[in-house]
Amino acid sequence: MAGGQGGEAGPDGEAADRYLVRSVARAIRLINIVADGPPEGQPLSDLARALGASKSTTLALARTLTSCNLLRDVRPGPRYSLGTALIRLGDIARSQLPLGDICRPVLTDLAQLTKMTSRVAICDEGYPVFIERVDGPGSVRFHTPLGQREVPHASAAGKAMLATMPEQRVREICDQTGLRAKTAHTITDIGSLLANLALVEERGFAVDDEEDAEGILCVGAVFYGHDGSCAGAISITGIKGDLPAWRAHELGRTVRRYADKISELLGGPRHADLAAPAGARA
Amino acid sequence: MAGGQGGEAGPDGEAADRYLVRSVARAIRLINIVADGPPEGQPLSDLARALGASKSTTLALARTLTSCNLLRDVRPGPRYSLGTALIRLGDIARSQLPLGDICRPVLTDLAQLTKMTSRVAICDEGYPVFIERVDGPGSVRFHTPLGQREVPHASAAGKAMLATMPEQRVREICDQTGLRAKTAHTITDIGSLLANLALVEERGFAVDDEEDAEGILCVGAVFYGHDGSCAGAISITGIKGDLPAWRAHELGRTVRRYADKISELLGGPRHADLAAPAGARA
DNA sequence: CATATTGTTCGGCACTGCCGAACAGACCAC
DNA sequence: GTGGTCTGTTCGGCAGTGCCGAACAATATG
Repeated sequence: MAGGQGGEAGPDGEAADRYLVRSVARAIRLINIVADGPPEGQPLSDLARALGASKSTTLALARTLTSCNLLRDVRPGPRYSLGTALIRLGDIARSQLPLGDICRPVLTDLAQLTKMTSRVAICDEGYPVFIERVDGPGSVRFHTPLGQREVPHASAAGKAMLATMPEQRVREICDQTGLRAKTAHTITDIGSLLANLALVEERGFAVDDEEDAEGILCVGAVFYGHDGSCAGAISITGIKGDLPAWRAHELGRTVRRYADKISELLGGPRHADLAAPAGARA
Repeated sequence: MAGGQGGEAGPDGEAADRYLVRSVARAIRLINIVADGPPEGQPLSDLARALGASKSTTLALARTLTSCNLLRDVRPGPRYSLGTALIRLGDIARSQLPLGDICRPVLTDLAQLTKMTSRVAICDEGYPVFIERVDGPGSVRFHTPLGQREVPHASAAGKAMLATMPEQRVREICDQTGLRAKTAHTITDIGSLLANLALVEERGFAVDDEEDAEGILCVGAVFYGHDGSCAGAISITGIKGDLPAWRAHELGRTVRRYADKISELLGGPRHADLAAPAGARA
C-alpha cells in the first residue's frame, strides 16, 4: 500500500456508491473546507491538515481549483479563499431552479411591504432548502445560509412544509433529525409538533416564535406546483421585539396571500381550495 | 498512449501551470458544461460528447459530483443539472468577499429609492466582476450574470473603473479586450473612450447609454478602499424609455452619493476628496 | 543568527482514473 | 412482433497519473 490515504481509516466507511472519482471528491472536500473557514482564507498547511493529505497533493488540488477560479489565492503568503466562479455557478444554479426566477419579484414585493427579510425554500425530500433571500429596506441582515438542508421542525418554512404531509411521513423525518432544540422555545416533542402542524394546516401559515434563534420571529407558508403537490415555502424573518404580538396574524395572512400568488404563477391550487373541500362539504 | 484524451489535441495547448490534477479539471469543466446548458439539464451522452470523454468516465465524474450535491440528477431518464451545494458555495463566496455584506444594504436602499436594479462589481485586475444584484420593487428583471469578468468598456461600472486608471493601463486593457461592439452605441474607438473617461472622472459617475444592450441605460460610480485605491463600482440599470433624459444626471449624483457611502464604510476617501486636491490647492 | 514554520519542486511507486467492450432497458420504425 | 438505435450501466485491464515523501527555498519568530 503506497498511496495510503493517511487520515481515513480502512475501507472508507460508506463505500455506498462505487465508481466514484477519488481525487474529485477530495477536491470538493477541499472547497468545503475553505468555505467553512474564515473569510480571509487559510494557508496551504492548514488545508492539508484538514484534508488529511500531503502538502504537495493539496497544492496540486488547490492550484487546479484556482486555475478555474473556484478558489483564489490572496497574495501575500498564499491563503486560499473561495473564487468568483462559485458566485457565477451559484447564480446560474439559482436561476436554473425554475422557482428562483419566479419567486424573486414576489419576494422583493413582500420584503418591501413588510420591511422584513423574505426567503423562499424548495422542498428537498421533505427538508427545506432556502434558495433565495431578499432583504427588506433597512432591515437587519441575518446570517441565513442558502442552499443547504435545514431541519424542518424549527423554522416557519419547514413547519409549513411538514403540515402538508401525512403524519406518518412527519414522524419519519423527525426520527431522522431528532427534533434537536435550537433554543429554549424549540418544539422538541413530537406530540406538540403534530398539534402545532394541525394549527398551521388550518390557518394556512406557520409561525416560528424564537424556535430557531433567540429573539427572531418567522412567518411562513407553502405554495403548490402545477401537480398540486407542495413545491416549497416562503417566509419572512424579523426581530420579535420590533413587532407587536398582534401583528403575527396579520403577517401570516399576508404571507399566505403571497404564497398563493406564487402557486398561481406555477399553475398550482391556492391553499384554501386545497383545504376547503372536506370541511366545506360537512 | 492508452488513455488518449480523445477531444483535445496533443499536449493540451497551454501547459501553463504544471502540477494540475487532470480529473479535477475535467470535473469542473463538466460543471461548466451543465451550467451553460439548458435549465432542465442534459442527459449523460450529451455531457460525455461535450466533455470529450467516454460515457463511463463521464458517469463516474457525474456520480461523484452528484454525491456532493454539486450536480443533481432529475429522475426520469437521468438528466444532470446544477445542485443546491453550488447555491450554498456561491452564497458563502459572496459573503466572504468583504464587499458583499457591506454593500448589500446600500444596494437595497438604492434599488428602493430609484426603483431600478442595482449591482456591485469588484475590480478584478481592471475588469469588473459583478458580485451582487438587488432588484428594485416592480423592476423588470434583467439577465445579468454574476461572478464573471465583463468587458469594461461597455458598462457603466466598467467605465467608472477605467476612469480611475492611468491612460497607459486603459490602453493595455482595451488592447486585450479589443473594444468589441455590443450594440450600435458601444464606444469602439480608443480616442472616444478616453474622452468619455475624462468626463466620467470629472462628474464622478459613468453613464452607459445603450452601449451594452439595446434600450438599457446604466449609471455607475466607483468606491474606494481604505488604501485609497479603487475597490469596485456600483451601478443601477433601467429601461431607457422609462426615464426622461434629464434624469440621468440626477441618477448620477445619487449613485455617486451611495458610492461615497460605501467608500466611507470601507474607510476610504470620497470621490470629491480624491479629485479635488490638485485643483483646490492651485 | 538560529529555529520553526511555511510554500515549492522533484523522483518514483502503484493505485486509480480512464477507455472500450459488453450488457440491459427504453423508444421508434417498419 | 422484431429489428434497429438510442439511451444508461457494469466490468476487465492497461498505463497514465495522482499521490506521497523527501529535499529545497522562502519566509516568519525566537
